[in-house]
Amino acid sequence: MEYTVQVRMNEKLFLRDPESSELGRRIVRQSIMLIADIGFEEMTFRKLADRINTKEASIYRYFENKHRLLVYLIAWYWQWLEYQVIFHTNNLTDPREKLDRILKILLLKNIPQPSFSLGADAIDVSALHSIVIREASKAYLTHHVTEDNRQQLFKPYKDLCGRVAGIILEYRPDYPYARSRASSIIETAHYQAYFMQYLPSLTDFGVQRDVLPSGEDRLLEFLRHLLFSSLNAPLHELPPVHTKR
Amino acid sequence: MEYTVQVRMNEKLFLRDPESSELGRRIVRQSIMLIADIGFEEMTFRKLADRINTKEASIYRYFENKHRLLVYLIAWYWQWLEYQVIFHTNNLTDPREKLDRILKILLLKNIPQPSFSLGADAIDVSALHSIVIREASKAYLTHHVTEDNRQQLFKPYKDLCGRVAGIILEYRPDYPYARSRASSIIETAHYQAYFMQYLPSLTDFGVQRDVLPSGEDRLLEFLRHLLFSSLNAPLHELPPVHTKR
DNA sequence: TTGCAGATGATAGTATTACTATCAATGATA
DNA sequence: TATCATTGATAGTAATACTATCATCTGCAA
Repeated sequence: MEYTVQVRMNEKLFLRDPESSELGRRIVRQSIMLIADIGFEEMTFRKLADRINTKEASIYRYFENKHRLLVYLIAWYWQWLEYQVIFHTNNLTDPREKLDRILKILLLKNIPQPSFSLGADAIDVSALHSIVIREASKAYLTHHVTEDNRQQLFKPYKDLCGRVAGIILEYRPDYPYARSRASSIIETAHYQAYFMQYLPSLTDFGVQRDVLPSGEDRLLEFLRHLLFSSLNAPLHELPPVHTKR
Repeated sequence: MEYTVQVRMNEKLFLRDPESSELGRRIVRQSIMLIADIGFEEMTFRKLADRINTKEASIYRYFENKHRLLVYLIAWYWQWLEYQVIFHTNNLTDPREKLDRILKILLLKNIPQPSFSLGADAIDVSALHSIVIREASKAYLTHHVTEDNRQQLFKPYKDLCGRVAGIILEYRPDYPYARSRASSIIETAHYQAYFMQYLPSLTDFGVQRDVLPSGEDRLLEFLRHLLFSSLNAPLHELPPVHTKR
């Protein structure tokens, strides 16, 4: 039962395809470890080069700059995640179950990880997940969003949101906010996980070990509650307090 | 009817209180304009100094570094926002109306702006609001969150969330996710506004002018829908699909 | 075997940034 | 008038984010 998830990336994301060479793969794998370790701002191509016994200039042959590398990693994650969504919802008919699975996938729960068994050459999805939580917003919160967007750099994220929005519409065909609902639940999953860990007073789930249910489980329940309460709500049941017109 | 909102800031946020001098106030006011203009990453103390006819070194006498200045601005905004919440919900008894007001305040809608009338020396809250949308997460998504948090730098945000959570509990005393609900709705308000403007396909509200209701109004309706559907939902009506135990 | 191409190594260099240090000028205060 | 705090003015440093150049190595095709 050997298979690999083939992720074909947008060519605008790199100068030379890092998956096409040993060095390129090391750059990607090790940058994930390094960023997960010290954070994106503190990561430099020099440190990365030292870590993988190459030179700064060689890394620049693969990635135009630091930011593009980040965007590449994030894009890879979204494509991987969309694949997981497809894979784990394919056999389901009930859109409600599909949505429930998606929430679990978003928290990286209960996913049999093919990549995890591929040995030293595998991408550490779990480390990448923690990068996405901490750094993903830096990929689009820039002065040059519009230009980056024009180059389709955020397409994987949009595709994922689009797919989730589609399943939302399967569940509730007349739901008028499918896309916003999808992007909101994804973002919420991530920064609530961040808050849980670093600013726990902004959440209702601590990070204490040995408490059941764990923070992660409570976060999952919260996300379920948010998502399904909105999708089940009668629309326009709740008029604005003052209807100015 | 002359009054000023006195905002007393945490002393850890600055080296010398910028509100205590003319230069300090110019640094704060003009940094807002500059960051709103070119973005936080592109802003440098040199550019800021040139703009206000002072020297880089003088700015460093007020703020330890660029990041602290950002944290200061964001903190100021949250304190200002909490004040607005207090002010505009004080006279209300119905917690539902209070929450509705809060959503409007979050989008900076329908707030009679005292600061706007204070002339050249006033903080441009509207510009600051756009900075908060684009840059606020950079204030806490750092390698040194924990240390910054220990210095209470994020207290204004926590206080605001705490206050909103309190009102949520007025509305629904048994709601188990008040704090997460509060932080989620605030974050959602902001990045949905961002997506609406820069990555509109992630939302259901365009930015086209001359369409009624406008994107902003639809965003407000979306937030209302999200918030009240979750607060009105019967809890545990929605058990997980598989209840593993 | 030669020769050539593509990838990498090795070294150097540049502009900018983020910050620090120093001292002189200024202006208010005691 | 002395002094004290603030700012101006200038200089400098270490690190960063790149770019340029050329040598070396490794297949591989003729």
